[in-house]
Amino acid sequence: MLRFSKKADYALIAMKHLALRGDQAASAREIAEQYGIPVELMAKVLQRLARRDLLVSHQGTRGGYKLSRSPRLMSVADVIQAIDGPVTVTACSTQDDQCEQYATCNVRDPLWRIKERILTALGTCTIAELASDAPEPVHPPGTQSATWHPSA
Amino acid sequence: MLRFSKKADYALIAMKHLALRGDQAASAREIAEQYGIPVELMAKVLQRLARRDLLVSHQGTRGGYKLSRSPRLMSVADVIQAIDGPVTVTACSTQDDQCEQYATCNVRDPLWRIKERILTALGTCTIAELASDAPEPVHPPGTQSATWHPSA
DNA sequence: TCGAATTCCGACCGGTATTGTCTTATTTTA
DNA sequence: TAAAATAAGACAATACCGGTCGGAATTCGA
Repeated sequence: MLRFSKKADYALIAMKHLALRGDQAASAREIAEQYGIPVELMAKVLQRLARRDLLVSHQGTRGGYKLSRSPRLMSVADVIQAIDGPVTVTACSTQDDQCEQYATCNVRDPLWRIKERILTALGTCTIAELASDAPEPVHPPGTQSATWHPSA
Repeated sequence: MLRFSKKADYALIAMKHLALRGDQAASAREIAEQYGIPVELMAKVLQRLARRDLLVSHQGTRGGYKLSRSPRLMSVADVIQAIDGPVTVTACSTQDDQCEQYATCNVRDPLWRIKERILTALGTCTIAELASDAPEPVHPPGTQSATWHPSA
């Protein structure tokens, strides 16, 4: 399978929506209703994105969420990781693991390399690209990634 | 998360083991015990790999499994898909889906593109590469994939 | 010819993670 | 002050996955 979680899907939908909204804030309810997503769940997703500094929240009657920075400086990888935690292809992908087969595993290193490649695939797709729904001009592989934004 | 299933991990471990074995067959029990994997589960994994024509099985007392073709002609993607079915990043990745948000989803196409990139990442890593545990010389992206083997 | 080793196949169970709901508190604006 | 919104945590429902079990069918060797 190798699926994203539904929360991650919802997060990407919301991020694209907010990117298209420009500087105008949108509430959880508004987004949720537009895409047929349970309101409370959407709210939670947005909260987590805000805590991870991908969104800026504003409480109160006319409140809502806005992107914290230009969508060109945020990648799909950023969103996924904000919601689901670090991308780990196998249990052993993180160093401090309790994988049963750690000692005898014979494919750990190659899979770790694959994980890296997946990560750069996710990292080179920006939210801006999501919003425009057009592939960016092809980077020379590994040259530039929106995941590595110089300053927060 | 974005994890492989454990069955897929076991499958890759077994494939590498068999690749290193060369032409000598290995039984499910033998592999399972060597890597600390439950025997019945390992057996199931191998059965599925055999049914998908990645392995050749031989029943009976001195039976076991062998690779069906050169490990250079099988990719990690082949193994993953044999075990877990087609790689689908989202529910909507397959055309005939019952995703709730299908009608209103705004990120379907870009995510489909990401799926393609992940698939080529998995497709360009061969079982032979797993076995040697050395990265192949970098392909020009998309040029050649072990997934597209000309003849069975 | 018999028995042991092995692949094959389906059903089933249990735990865990994920999804989704509910409730309450807090903040802000009109 | 009331309404609208975020913030946060508890909790139920459910789906999925890892693992187990039992019973065939097949093959080899003694």
